[in-house]
Amino acid sequence: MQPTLNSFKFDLLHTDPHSQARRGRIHTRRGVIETPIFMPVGTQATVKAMLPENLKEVGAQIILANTYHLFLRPGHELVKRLGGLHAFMNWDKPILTDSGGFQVFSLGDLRKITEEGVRFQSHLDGSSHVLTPESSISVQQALGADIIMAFDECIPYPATREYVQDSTDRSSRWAQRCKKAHDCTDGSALFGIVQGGMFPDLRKKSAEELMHIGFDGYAVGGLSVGEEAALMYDMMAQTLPLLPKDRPRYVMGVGTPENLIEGIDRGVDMFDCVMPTRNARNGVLFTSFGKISIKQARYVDDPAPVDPDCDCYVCRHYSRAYLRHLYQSGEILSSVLNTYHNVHYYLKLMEGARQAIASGTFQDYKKDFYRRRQGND
RNA sequence: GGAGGGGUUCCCGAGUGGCCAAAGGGAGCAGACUGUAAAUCUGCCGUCGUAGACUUCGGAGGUUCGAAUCCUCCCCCCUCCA
Repeated sequence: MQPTLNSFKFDLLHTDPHSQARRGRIHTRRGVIETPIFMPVGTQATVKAMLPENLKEVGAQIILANTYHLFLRPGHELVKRLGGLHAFMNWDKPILTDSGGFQVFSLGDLRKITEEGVRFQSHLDGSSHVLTPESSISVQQALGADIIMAFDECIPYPATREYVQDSTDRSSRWAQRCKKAHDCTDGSALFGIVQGGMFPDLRKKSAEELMHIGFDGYAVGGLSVGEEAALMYDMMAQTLPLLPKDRPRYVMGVGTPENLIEGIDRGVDMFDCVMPTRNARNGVLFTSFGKISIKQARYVDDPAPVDPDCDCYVCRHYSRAYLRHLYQSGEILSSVLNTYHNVHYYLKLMEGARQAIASGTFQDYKKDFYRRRQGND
């Protein structure tokens, strides 16, 4: 595929009259993304247990991959030699790469932050590596990402105001360096990431600094790091209205189905989360009536599909009893079927939200979402 | 017939006088998981229960303040020799 230059654009199509919910369309060099959208996570150039054609079948429009992991293995230069990430993994729709900023958070003792960047000790072999704003962008461009994320620090929670301020200021300086390092002539887009912890004024300052630099889209990072859901919603509500209406808004790492509905209500266009895929592998399935653990003994001879209201391949062909059996037996197909169902559920939830916003019925959609899962979860 | 080894809580398997309701696995049950160090991790796992009490280590006796552990007999399993 020959990328078109500078093709990135966001169209705001509808706005919900009763909330901040938005229906939009992102144009990328590899096609269109209808928003709000959930992006399945494919850290190591694969959405675990999903064939690319299965992803398309369930409606995936864009997936994630990770700079840190692919930089360590197999290496971005190798991926580039083999035609880039899209060819390498047989996925021709858009890919968004995370910058490694989340690993600054999650790798704990295995990393050290300096003004220059972050020194990581590889979780694979202990070897030492450095990612800087410049090298992160360079790796992401070598991979061929369509949406590139600024290199930031995902701040832990709780954190002192002093720490959050220092870290957020540094992430802003890094964002400036990312913008400078980004070669936009290949048609890739660059997103900035708002930090600021749980301090509204620092969120505001972060957002303003990023807007001053100017990005193709804006992410809100540092959420769902252990804080109460109410606090997370509050931070979304206070941060999102500050961002330009004509750019996509992406809340990183979120979340549960409820988080998605509440996020959309507050104006989020894009989400990603490992939850549907990881929980699938751990035996937890999402349904219209809440989540269920297919491991439970109560399903041992249950002939019903996971979700009677779901029309996915798994629900059309398999019983809860069979899925429980596969899980209990440690069979690979357990991960495959569970992941397929969960990703389908997440993407259908998004599709429904898009339709509802477009037809002005998002509040009904939200009410119905909660009504159906009453007493569960 | 002779010589030797062994029978432990659902399974495998440690434990050879008190710190043993008994290591460690597995199975089972329940839970967690939010920009993936995750097909991972945590808890429970004899009975009732807050402490605590009670019944367990092939069976029956015995020694001892005290036995899964020592002694006697019995039952069963495995290996080798006849």
